[in-house]
Parts: sequence; structure tokens; C-alpha cells
Amino acid sequence: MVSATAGKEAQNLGVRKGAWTQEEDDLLRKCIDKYGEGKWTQIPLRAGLKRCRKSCRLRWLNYLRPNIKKGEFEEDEIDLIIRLHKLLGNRWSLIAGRIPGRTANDIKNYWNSHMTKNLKTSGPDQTKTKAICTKVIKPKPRTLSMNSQKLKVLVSSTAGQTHKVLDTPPTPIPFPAEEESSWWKCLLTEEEGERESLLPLNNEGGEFFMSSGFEGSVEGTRKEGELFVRGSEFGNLWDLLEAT
DNA sequence: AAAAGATTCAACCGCCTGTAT
DNA sequence: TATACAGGCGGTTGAATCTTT
Repeated sequence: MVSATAGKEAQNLGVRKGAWTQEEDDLLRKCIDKYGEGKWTQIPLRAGLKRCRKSCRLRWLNYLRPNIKKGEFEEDEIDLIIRLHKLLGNRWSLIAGRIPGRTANDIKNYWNSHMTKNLKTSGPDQTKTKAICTKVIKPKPRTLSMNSQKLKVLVSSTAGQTHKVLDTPPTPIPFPAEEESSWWKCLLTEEEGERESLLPLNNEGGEFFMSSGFEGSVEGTRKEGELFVRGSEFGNLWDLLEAT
């Protein structure tokens, strides 16, 4: 399977690279205001930009999109990043999805410049200990439609335990907003009683994560195309968080 | 004041996966 | 079923900026 890479795209005649100008930003913003996000291949043409689709997408997501928060990370944001990183590893987009206004790139940059430095300065012994204690759940989050064959394979491959094969559309299970917020409150406060609540997975893109080594069970959907896993059946996820 | 080193962060790259044909 | 295309992701790079000597 051959995919068109940004590099190959950039080889196209007249495709610009490097820093964006104010004029380009304006063109991109106007275009997305008019046509909406998505259809990134059409965006450069519609906007009159000599940029590849990926460059446009990245510029929008990381810089031009409204409600993007700039400046210093606040203490609670840093705390959340640390916790989520322990939980998810370098799944920056998943982490960013839970920190309003912050982009995956921002968080990744912050982590690479601040947190890795802290790990180094904390001394070899501590990092060694951490490496042993921290058991990062590193699933492969992917956006899967309910029709995806892969989804069936993934779920059935771990069957024999508590998993179900979703041959038929699962019954939607209501997922009240307050449950989600309490889950996040729980993540910050680590209140014992809250941990049996539902564990939401990326509430924006209908994305869920799961891997073959992931001991959760698919219970249903929040709405069509959105799956989640019950926190209580998440293995010892919370124990992992606490252990660090 | 200037050079060297360190840090930050926007942007690029290559890869993976889903979807359409 | 095979192929091409599109969307998305994490890792990496390099220029700009800041700090130290």
C-alpha cells in the first residue's frame, strides 16, 4: 500500500514549506469559516494556498483553531498531563482531548522540554524505579466505525474472557455529562468511591481505545460509533495510577 | 558586548488505518 | 480482494529566542 506522504506532496510544483505568513493564516481561516473543517485536500485549492493538505490541517489544529489556549501551563493542567501520561503513555492526542484549549503538539512539546528534563534531574535511581513501577497502558487508539471488520477482530481476539463480538449494533447506553465530569474530577482527586464510574474515552471523535492486551470489555455505545469501557472492568488501571 | 550553549515550539516527515472504488 | 487516497498520529528537526559565561 503506497500512501502519499507530505514529503511527496511537497514535491508538487510550487508547494510552499516553512513558517506561515499572516496572509496565509487569513486565507486558511476564511476558507475554513466558509467551508468548515475537513476535506483537507480541497482546502489549499479553495483557499488559494500553495500548501499541502497536511500543512493546512496542522496549522489550523495547532494555531488557528478558535479557543486554543496559549501561554504557560497551569498547575492543574500539568498535574493532569502527568497523570494522563502515566495512564496512556505518549498518546498526545488523547491527552490533549482531555485538556481544553491545549493541542497535542503543545502538550508533546511541553512534555519533551519540561518533563523529560525533570526526569533527568531527578537522578538515575528514581528514574530507574519509575521505569519499573510505571506500567504504561499503551493502547492503539484508532477511530473505528461500527462497521469496521477490525473492530470485530479486536474484540473477538480477546474473547474467552468477558468480551462480546459486536455483530449487531449495540444498544446505546446513556452517558450523562455529569458522570464524565466526575470521572475527571476523580482522576485529579483520586477519590476511591468514584472509581467504579464509567470511564469515558475520547468524547469528541467517537474514538475508543483498546488493544489485545487490554483487559476491558466492550459494553455498548454512548451514541452511534462511540464505544466506552467500564472503569471497574479496566483491569487495575487505577491501581497503576496509584502505584506511581 | 559577544559568543556559546540551552530551550522552545512551529512545522515537517513517515507511517498507520479507514474508506471508497 | 486489491489499490489509491485521505485523515490522523507520534517522532523529529531546525530556526528563533533566551540564558549563561
